[in-house]
Amino acid sequence: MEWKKGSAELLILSLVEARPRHGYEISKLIEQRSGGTVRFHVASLYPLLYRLERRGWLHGRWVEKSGQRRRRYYRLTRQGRRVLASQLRGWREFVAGINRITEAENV
Amino acid sequence: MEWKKGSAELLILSLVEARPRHGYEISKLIEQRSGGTVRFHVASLYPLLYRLERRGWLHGRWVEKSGQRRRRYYRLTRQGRRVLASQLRGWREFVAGINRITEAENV
DNA sequence: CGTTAATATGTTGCGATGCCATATATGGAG
DNA sequence: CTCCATATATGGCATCGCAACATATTAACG
Repeated sequence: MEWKKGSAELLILSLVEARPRHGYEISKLIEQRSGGTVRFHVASLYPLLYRLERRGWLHGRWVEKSGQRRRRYYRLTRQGRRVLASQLRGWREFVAGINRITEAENV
Repeated sequence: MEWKKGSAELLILSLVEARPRHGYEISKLIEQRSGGTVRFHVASLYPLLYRLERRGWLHGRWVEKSGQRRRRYYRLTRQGRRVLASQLRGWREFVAGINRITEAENV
């Protein structure tokens, strides 16, 4: 099914809340923590990261270490934190709404 | 946000589970039962109803009554019932997955 | 009787968002 | 030396909901 659409933003913002993370790490965390249920392709993930940075919700910086390829770590900005809180409320309301509809009949 | 995408199918199938309903009724029920949180425009709803019928998940028939405009009532087919059950499972797994991710950090 | 609102169905074209396929680059395991 | 995991990147496509518009009937209001 086509769930997912729109959930990617919320997931990324959630995952960089506690500390900065890079794209690949975010993608692996989404897959692991969802038990494999949710998975985003790189062609969705990276463009979305740029979009979130352009909007000022994330701030990214390159980190280079010898022995590994350069990574871009994203941290949540102050504005991003507000957006995350608002999206979390919206998500919960939405789920509650859907549940009321899908469960109304089979009570 | 862009939640919703993909949820319309599940909602329609759920709403015609107990008894046949017509498009306008479905749209009003979604709005009411979600407390106004979820709302689909006619340009989403009607084409989706045709699609679900074409796939054999719904079966529609015209009902004409004097004193009102003709309505097309959709009922859930046997196949539609199986699809609904499967989509409900999928939806719940998806929500559980998203919740695990968004809540992992703030425990 | 004319206007407005609610009911009821329908279409064209657009925008947002995720996916497929492909590309580049490095390090470790076999 | 090949394969896999890591890591970032992009062009073109598919899906899905929305805005705007269109048609038709009935009831309520002044």
